[in-house]
Amino acid sequence: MTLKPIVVQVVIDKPLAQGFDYLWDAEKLGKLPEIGHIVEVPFARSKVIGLVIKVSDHSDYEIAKLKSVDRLAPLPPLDPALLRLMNFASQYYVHALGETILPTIPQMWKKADDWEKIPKKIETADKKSNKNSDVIAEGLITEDQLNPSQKNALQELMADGQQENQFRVILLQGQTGSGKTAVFLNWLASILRDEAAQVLLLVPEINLTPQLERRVKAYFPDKKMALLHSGVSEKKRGIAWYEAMTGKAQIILGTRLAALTPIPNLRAIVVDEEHDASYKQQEGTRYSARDLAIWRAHDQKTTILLSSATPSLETWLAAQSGRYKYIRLDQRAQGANLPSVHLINTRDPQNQFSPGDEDAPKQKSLITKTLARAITKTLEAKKQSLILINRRGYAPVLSCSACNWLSKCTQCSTYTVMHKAGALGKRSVLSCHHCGLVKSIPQFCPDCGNADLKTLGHGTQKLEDAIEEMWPQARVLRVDTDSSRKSKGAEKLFQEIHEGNVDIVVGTQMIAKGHDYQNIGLVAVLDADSRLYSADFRAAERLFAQLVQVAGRAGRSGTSGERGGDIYIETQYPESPVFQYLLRHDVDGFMAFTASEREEAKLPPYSYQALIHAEAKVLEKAIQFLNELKARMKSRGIISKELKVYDPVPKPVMRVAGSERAQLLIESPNRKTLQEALEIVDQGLRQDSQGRISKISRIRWLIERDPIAI
DNA sequence: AGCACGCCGACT
DNA sequence: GTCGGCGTGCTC
Repeated sequence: MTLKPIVVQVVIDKPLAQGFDYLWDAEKLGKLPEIGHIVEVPFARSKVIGLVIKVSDHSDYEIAKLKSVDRLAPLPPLDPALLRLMNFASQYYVHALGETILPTIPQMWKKADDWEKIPKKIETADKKSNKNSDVIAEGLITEDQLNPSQKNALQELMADGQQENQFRVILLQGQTGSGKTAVFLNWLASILRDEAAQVLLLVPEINLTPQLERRVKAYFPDKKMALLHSGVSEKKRGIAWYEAMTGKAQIILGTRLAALTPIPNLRAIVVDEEHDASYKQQEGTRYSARDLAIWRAHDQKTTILLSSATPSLETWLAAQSGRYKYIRLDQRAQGANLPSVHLINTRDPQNQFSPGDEDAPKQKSLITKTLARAITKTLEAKKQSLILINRRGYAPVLSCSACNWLSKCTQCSTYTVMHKAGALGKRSVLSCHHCGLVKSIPQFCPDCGNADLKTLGHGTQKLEDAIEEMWPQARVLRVDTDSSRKSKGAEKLFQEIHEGNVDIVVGTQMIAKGHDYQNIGLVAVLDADSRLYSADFRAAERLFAQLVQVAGRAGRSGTSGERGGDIYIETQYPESPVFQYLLRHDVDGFMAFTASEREEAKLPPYSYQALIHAEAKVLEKAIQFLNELKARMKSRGIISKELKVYDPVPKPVMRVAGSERAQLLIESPNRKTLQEALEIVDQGLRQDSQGRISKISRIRWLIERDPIAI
């Protein structure tokens, strides 16, 4: 009698919906298989890393043709809760299970040749990291140091028995500087009193992790923290992930990818700045880390805290309706005051320099007279100014003064941005912010040969030049991705600001996020209008959130009684609701206003959306492909009152790196209807595709659920 | 996805 | 005559 074979089904990192069966040689591998094991298997002519999702004694495939699992990773199996989460994500975002799970496993665990050496690495890491590393702890505010509003919030968090395993979503809404972090860290402290408990703390961007890391260290000097974001080295991330999955680390802190870490004893989740767009993954399985974290909390019957000064509309409405518990934190910590908002109408001549003004700059710049005088006053008061413009580089486009030549990217349908010498290299260059192409600046117009080429528009570099000219005595610092790349990361630049070595900071929105500055007297936003009217219905919501964020930078510190700083917004449309609500610091008013607009237009969150992206060499092909797809949906009866399919349109940046892109928007008031439709569309597309490229028309397609930019 | 197999055009 | 284009099928 022959023994029954052990057959395992394995998924791999390919857009293939199915799993593949392999034989398991328990003797060779030293263990019996378990669901969740990470293995190396032969696949086609190579070896790949896969995950065991099924164990049985038979196969639908011919047993004799089965290959065998080569090696087993020195890891415990991924826990069932994580696999449930991955299954859900795979279904919801319409991507294969393998290509959803495997990219979340750190590289270190996907090199089978190194598996033997891993136990040693872990051992040395164990010895080392128990000592509190190089990070300086700071920002501890103990429970009894909280202000009454914070104490109240904490009490509410602790109320209705967090010890019981129960799913709860809580929105902690409070303006910048109200001390939300101190509240949730004290809350986590109470959960972490249980030695085995693990908590997950999500932040939107790597820039914000060093800060939060320092504070977490201060609160939990003897707890182990796993840091998971793209700034952490491969090896460290691999070890952090391992420490999370084995329960050795109690605090898992990271960006969106941390939301998909195995955390077997997960007892609480915090999503800081929950409205932030960075939580949405924009490649591969395009998940929303916040949404998956909520699903995870639900699945594992635990509490999730969403924290924000300007919640996403989805979250705000859920809190208003009582679906989420709503905790407000309205008092500013440390007695700091609200900044006053000033709208500068750029169309009003009174705000502009006239030739007679003695302080008028030689060159025309974006800085109005009203703003310039406010900056001068701030300088005199020995306070710092932050000037924000959301466009890096020197000028958004180079143009010929004789003909109509404009510096366009050869591969994309965008203009190349001029960068002055020193920013991206030794010489001045033209750079495309979409495909990264860098070209030298032509001496003469490529079209007509004219030597007089001029720049149009303003970027951070040009603004920096203008400011240095207007205030020659001031110390000016530019902070954007270019300058932070040059000087070993943004942290160092932020340090300069903190230490007061700078009078005027010029930069992109990057400066405004999450950082506490002590001595900011003025914040100015120069290009708010460019984001006010946009094809994307969420543009206003995002602008509002950013402006509130920015406003929070001004007058954040300030001792009791001192007035808050000033925020200046240059706009042609001061009457616009975004600015009017901002003027009154009325977050809820803006939310309610936006909600009624969305409800009327049946836009999210009053409907659910998905995009089908199509990419081809020529736009017409992509459009045609989507049109045919729409026609097929129609003939199959998918389109109904419950499911609206729009016409295909070119994407906002239509051509990127040589291929042209279009998209088809699908919308339904019903989540399930949309889900079912997407599954049918996905199946249909897969049938005549290899991977995600259509066989017939060579179009690359992609389904994206809950897109955040239309 | 990644890759080999296979059938038709312009070329050392 | 061949080198190589990319259409097609397969991977347990």
